[in-house]
Amino acid sequence: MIWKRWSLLHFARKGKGMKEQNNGKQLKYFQIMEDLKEQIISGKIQAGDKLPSENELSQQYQISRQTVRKALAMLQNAGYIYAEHGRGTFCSELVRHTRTSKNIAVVTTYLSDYIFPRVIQGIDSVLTAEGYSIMLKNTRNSRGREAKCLEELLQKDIDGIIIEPSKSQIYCKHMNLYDKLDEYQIPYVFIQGCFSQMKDKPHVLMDDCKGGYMITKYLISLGHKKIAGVFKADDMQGQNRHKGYVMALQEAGILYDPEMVVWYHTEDRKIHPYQCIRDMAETPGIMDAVVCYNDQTAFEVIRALREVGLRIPEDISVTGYDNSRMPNLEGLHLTTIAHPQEKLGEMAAELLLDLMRNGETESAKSVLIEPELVIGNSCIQR
Amino acid sequence: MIWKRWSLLHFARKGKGMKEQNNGKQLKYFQIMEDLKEQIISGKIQAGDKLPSENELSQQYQISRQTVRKALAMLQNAGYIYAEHGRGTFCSELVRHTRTSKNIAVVTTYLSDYIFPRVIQGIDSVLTAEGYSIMLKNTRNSRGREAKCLEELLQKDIDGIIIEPSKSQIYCKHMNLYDKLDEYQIPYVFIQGCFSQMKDKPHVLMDDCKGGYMITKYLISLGHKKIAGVFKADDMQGQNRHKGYVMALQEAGILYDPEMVVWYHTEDRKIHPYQCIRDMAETPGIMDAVVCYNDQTAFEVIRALREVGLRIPEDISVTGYDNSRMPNLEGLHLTTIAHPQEKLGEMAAELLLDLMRNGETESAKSVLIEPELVIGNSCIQR
DNA sequence: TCATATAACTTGTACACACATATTTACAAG
DNA sequence: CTTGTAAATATGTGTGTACAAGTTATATGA
Repeated sequence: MIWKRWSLLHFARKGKGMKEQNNGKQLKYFQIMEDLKEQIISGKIQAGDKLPSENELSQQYQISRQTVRKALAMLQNAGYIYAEHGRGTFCSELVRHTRTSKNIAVVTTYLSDYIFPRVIQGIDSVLTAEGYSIMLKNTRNSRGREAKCLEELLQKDIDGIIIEPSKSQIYCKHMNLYDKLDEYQIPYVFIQGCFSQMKDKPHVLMDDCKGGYMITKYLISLGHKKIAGVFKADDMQGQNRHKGYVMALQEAGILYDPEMVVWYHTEDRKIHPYQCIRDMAETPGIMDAVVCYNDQTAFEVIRALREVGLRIPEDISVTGYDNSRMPNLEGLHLTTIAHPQEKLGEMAAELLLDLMRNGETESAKSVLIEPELVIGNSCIQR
Repeated sequence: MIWKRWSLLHFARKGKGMKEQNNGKQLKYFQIMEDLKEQIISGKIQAGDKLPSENELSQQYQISRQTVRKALAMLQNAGYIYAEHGRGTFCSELVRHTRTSKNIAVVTTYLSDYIFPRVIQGIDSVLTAEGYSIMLKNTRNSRGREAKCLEELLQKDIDGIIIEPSKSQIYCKHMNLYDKLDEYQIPYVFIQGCFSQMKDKPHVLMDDCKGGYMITKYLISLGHKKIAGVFKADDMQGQNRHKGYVMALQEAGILYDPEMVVWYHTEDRKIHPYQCIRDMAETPGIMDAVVCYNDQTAFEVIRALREVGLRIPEDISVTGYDNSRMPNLEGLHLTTIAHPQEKLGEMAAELLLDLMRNGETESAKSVLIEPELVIGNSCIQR
C-alpha cells in the first residue's frame, strides 16, 4: 500500500479546496491500522511476532514515522499489540475468546406471551446445567429493535446467541451485524424462523409447510370444502404454513381462492384478522372452516365468529397452530399442531453447545421438527 | 505550571546521562494530563464545561500544541473529556461507578410457570428502555440453587439484582452472599417475598395477610362456615395468607381448627394438596369451601374434589390467589386475588433503578401492594 | 576467553510547521 | 428580519526534525 495516489490527491485538494473527498475514512493512520489489524486477525502476524519497526513501516507505507506511531498507538490501545522500549513492537496474545464468560444471549420476539416462556424454560434447563447464564432480550418483532439488541450484545461478554429472527420473511437488512458475530466467532442458532439468505446457518425450526398441509388435510378429511385461511405475512412460518395449506387444497382438487385468505402483519395482529373474518362471516355459507396461523390468531377468529352468532365447531370448524393451551375458550379445545416448546428450546441450546465446543462442523446439524396433529373439539365432521 | 525548571533539568540530563531522574513520571504530557484530571475530579472543571483550547493550553503551560494534544488524547481515552471538531474540548459527564455493565440479574423461583413470565416481562419493559440487559436465573425454589446463582452472579458483571427469595419462610442460611452484594455495592430488590431477617431491605411485595383475610371474609359473607385452607409452608406468602385466613375466621367468631388446614412444601406441591383434600372430601359435609394458597393449588384441589364427585361451586366453593387465568378449567373462573404481575415487575425495576442511581436513600421506598378481590364463578351463596 | 565499550538498532518524548475541516461570529446585502 | 459570506477560531491530519533512553549484537582491548 503506497500513498502516491493519496499524496497527489492531498496536494490537489490544497489548491482546489474539495470537500467530499475524504468521506470513506481514507485517513492514512486509519488505513495502516486496519491493514495491520487485518494481518493480525488473518494470522499473517501471529501472537508474539515482532512487527516491522516504526521506521521500516514508515518506509514501506511511504508515510512519516509519526503517522505510523498514531496507527500503532491505536492498535496498542485496542489490545492488539504491545511495545517494548528499545526492543520493538509485538503482536499480543489474541484473546481468541479464551475467556469463557459463560453467558448466552437469548433473543426472542416476545417474552411473556404465548409459547415463549416454555421455550426459554427449555433453553434454560440445558444451559444452566452446563453452568451458563442466560441473558434475555426481546425485539417485539421489530427489525430496528433486533438490530439494537445485536449491537448491545456485541458490546457484551457472551459466548453464543439463540435468536428468533424478527419478521423473518422480509429480507434481512442488518447482515453486517451477523457478519460481526462471525468475525468475533460468536456462534448463533436460529429458532422458529430463519432469514432466507441464511438458510445454511444453524437453526432449529418446525416443518411449517408440512404442518399447514396436515391440518388442512385433516379438515378436508372431515368433509370441509370451503376452508378459509388466516396467515401472518411477515415471517417465514406464515409463508410456509400457507404453502402447506395450498398444497393440501390442490391435492384434494379444491380450487385455491386467494379471496379466502387473510394476510396480516405483526402490527395488525390484534385487529386485522378479527375484522376480516367478521366481514367474511357476514356472508352466510361462504366458509365452513378456518385454518389459522396460530392459536392466538384462532382465538381472535373465534371471537369474531362468535360475535356474529356462529358456534364453534357446530357452524364453523377452526384450527390453530402451536398447541398453546390458551385459556378463556370456555371448554373449547383447539385442534392444532403440537409445538415442542420446551423441547425446541432444549434442542436449540444443545445445538449451540455443540457449536461452541466444536465449531461449525458437520456434527452440529440444524434440526427440522416434524409436526404432529393434536385433535381437540374445535372441528366437526361435515 | 511553567516548564522552565523541567527544561533546565532536561538539558542537564543530556550532558550527564542521569538515570533515575525520570522515575516520578515528570513527563510534560503526563503532568498536564494529571493537572487537568485533578481539576476535573476536584470539580474545578465540571461536566459540560469547555476546556481551554489547545493553543491556549500550549501557551499557558509553555509547551507545544502537540504535547497538549497527547495529554488531551489520554484524557479522552480515559473518558474524562471529549472533543468536538471546530467547537472545542469539553468535560464528560463523570461516571460515578466506572463499571456500567448495564446488566441486571433477575432471579426467580421458576421461569415459565404461572405468573413469572409476565413479571419478567414487566421488569424487561422498564429496564430495556433504560438500556439494560437482563440476565435470567431460576432457583426452582431451592436454597442450594439460590446460593449457587448468587455465587455465579458475584463473578459476573452486573449492576443490580431483582430476586424472588426461595423458601422465604425458612431462615436464610447464606446471608454471607447478600453481605457480599452489599460489600460490592450491588443493589438488590426482593420481590414476592422477603427473608424475615432482611425486612428492611428494599422489596416489592403484596400484602398477603390482607389478601388472605379478604378472600376468607368473602367466603364467610357468602354464608360459608366450614372453610378449609391449603397453604404453602415454606414461603412467607403462605404464612401471611394463612394469618389473614385465621384473622377472618376469628373476626367472624368461627373457631379456627388446625385440622382443616393442609400445609405443603414446594417438593410436595403437585401431590400433597391433591391427596389431602381427596382424603378430607371422603367425609361428607366436613367442609363447604376451600381457601387455596394460589391458583395452581386451587387447580389441584379442584381436580381432587371433582374426582370424588363433588361439583364446583355447587357443592364446594374454591378460591385461588394470583388471578393467573389458568386454562383447562372448563368455563370455571376462579374467585381469586388480583396479582399485578407486569406492574409488580415494573415497580421492582423502577425501585432498582432508583437504588442504582441514588443509592439507598429514603427516596427509594419498598412497596406493599394492596390486594384486590377478583370475583369469578367458583364460589356460591350458601 | 572474557569483560566492556560502542555502534546500531529500537521505542519514547518534544517541538515546529502546514494544511484540512468544522463551528461560531460578525457584518453586509437583500 | 433573514440570508449569505468572510473572518476567526476550534480540532484533526500529516510531515519534518531532534534528542532521550532502552536493547542487542558486534567489535575492541586486556
